[in-house]
Order: sequence, then C-alpha cells, then structure tokens
Amino acid sequence: MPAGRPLSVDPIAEARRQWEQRWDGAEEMAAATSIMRAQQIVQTRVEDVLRPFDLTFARYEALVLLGFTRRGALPMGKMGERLMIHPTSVTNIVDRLEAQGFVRRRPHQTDRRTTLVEITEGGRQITERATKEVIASAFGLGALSEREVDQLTRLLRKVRVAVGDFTP
Amino acid sequence: MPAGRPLSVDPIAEARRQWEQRWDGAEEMAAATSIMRAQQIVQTRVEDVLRPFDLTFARYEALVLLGFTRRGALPMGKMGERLMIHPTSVTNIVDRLEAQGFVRRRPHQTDRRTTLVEITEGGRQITERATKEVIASAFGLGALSEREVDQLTRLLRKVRVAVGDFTP
DNA sequence: CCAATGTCAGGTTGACTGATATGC
DNA sequence: CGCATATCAGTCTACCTGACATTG
Repeated sequence: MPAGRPLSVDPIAEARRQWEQRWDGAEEMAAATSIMRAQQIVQTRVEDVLRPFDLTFARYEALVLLGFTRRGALPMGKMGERLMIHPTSVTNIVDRLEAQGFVRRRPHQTDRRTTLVEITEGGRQITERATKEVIASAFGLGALSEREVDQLTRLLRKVRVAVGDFTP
Repeated sequence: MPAGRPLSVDPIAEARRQWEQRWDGAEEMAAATSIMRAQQIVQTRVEDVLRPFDLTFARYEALVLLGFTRRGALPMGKMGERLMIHPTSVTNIVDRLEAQGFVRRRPHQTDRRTTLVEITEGGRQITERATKEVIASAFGLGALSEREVDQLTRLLRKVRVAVGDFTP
C-alpha cells in the first residue's frame, strides 16, 4: 500500500524528532500527519474492496445513506448535508450512480425545486454485497481492538465537535 | 467548515445506530468515517493557513522535509518514499515548487539518473513563516489535550504498522 | 541485458468557483 | 422581490497506468 518499500523507521516519529528540534507543536504535527496517513489507508483499503463493484468510497457512502432512509430517497441537498460534501459533488456522484442504475432521480411531490434521489433495487443489492466485503476488511482497522476503535472514535469526535460539525 | 450548517445530531453516531441494526462492524465504520472527516478538518485548517503563502499541504510537507535534511536536498525518489506519494506526484509537486522558486533541481554528483531537489533560501524563509502559522492553528487539533494528541498518534501508529508502512 | 530513475501523455475522481434556470 | 435548489462550465489537485529515454 505504501508508495515504496517499507521504511526501516517510522517516518512520522522521525519527522517529529526533527520538528521538535526547531519548532513547537511537534505532538500536533505527528497526530495530524498520522490522521492524513490513516485516511489514506482506510480509503485505499475500502476502495480496493469496492473496485470489483465499480464503486468508489464516496458513491458507496451515498448508497448506504439512501438505504438507511425509510423511503430509500432523499433530496439532493439533504444528501450533501449528511455526507458533508459540496452541492456540485452531489450532482456529480448522483450522475454516476444513476448511470450505473443504482439510484434514480424523482421529482418531489410538493416542492418542484427539489430533486429526490431514490435507491433502486439494484442499488440495494450491490450495497448488501459490497458491505459484506467492506465489513470483512474492517475498513483497514483490523489491527485495533474493539476498545481501541471506540477510543479513536471518541477522540476524533472531540475534533469534530470543536469545528462545529454538529451541536453536541 | 462543514458543507452546510451544523447538524443537530452527530451524523456519525446516527450512521452507527442505523448500521448496527442490519450489519456487523458498526464500530469500525464509525471510526473509519471519523478518520475520513478528521482528515478533511486537518487538511482544510492547514490549507486555510497556507493559502496566503500560495502553498498546499502537499507542497508544504515537501518543503519541511527538505528543510530537515542536512544539505537541504534529496533525490526525487527518496522524497516520494518519505512523503509516501506517487513518483508522478513528486514530479508534479517539485514542478510547482520550482516555478515558485522554493526549490531547484540539481544533478546528482555520481549517479546521473537521479535528480536532486534542493530547497532555496526563499523556500526556507517561507517554510519558517508558514510554520509559525501552522503551529498557531494546532493543525485543527486544538480541542485535544497533549495527552489525547499522543493517544491519537499511538492508536493510528498501530494502523500504520499493520499495513506495513515501516518495520517497528 | 536488466534494473532504476525520472518524465510525459492521458484518464479518473472529487472539490471548488461562479453563473444560471427554475420555483418557493 | 429575495431566497433556495440543483445544474453547468470550467479549473484544480492528486492519483493512476503505461510508455519512454537515460543511465548504472
């Protein structure tokens, strides 16, 4: 997964060592760099699993979200809000999912400005099949115990709260 | 920072609740999604700070890396290895940094295949100035205590080891 | 001859900005 | 009228693959 061969020393620990010789905040630098790398690991691991299904992580998340709703449908705007992505990215992602037959656009009953996105039966099926594999991959976090996984979620929740993702 | 307004409930906690009603691995899903979001937060925070310097996170990391070396120079390949990025990405990043005058390409003394990338005086200066601001931003992790920051680094190190980033 | 190094061309994804058509 | 909703065009970063020239 790394670009090259495994290094003989932890590159982040090494950077931290150098950083603290001239600057403050070496701990934050190390944590931030670790987050950047961990994201890459999770994304690569999940996308490797999703590739045979012709899905990316972003499109997979959209399908899962739609599958969670009662009617299997959401307005474009709501999707962007829940997935925390840009409105034009929603358009882009829904375009692709629709071309694959996994969702379809439907007019809203009362508000003709809004477009509803509805998951299709095919979309539901591929979500089920893909999810089995994603779970098996443990999102690339198989090295952590259940306790550590929860600890991680809890720590990162503080970061998300601080930035105003939601009102706790 | 979020795409829309803050939500009234933690979207990840909500996804976890729904996920565990039908599938296994809800804890890993929540942690993985938290990592994805945290990366976005860190990246956005740092890039906001770096924008006035006309630097991206990737280019800033390259400058910091070069500044850490004794001679202020590294072969392209080594840079990609240490930064864990693709060879063509190294070319791209060095192209831009060179156009900005922050690095320059130099031939290697003995191996004429390799290109050395050397940080310039201007590159060093902008690194110093940018770093002051980056430290002040705490990489977007200001909500965590020093202990929590280290805890985070430690947890994510396990993930990196498991994927073979380096030999511990 | 084979391996390593860096570059280039071309394709993909997703994010962003700014403008626009439509409808509340 | 202002505001919301979604789209479109165009730009950008970063990644990847495959090919290539040069050199060890």
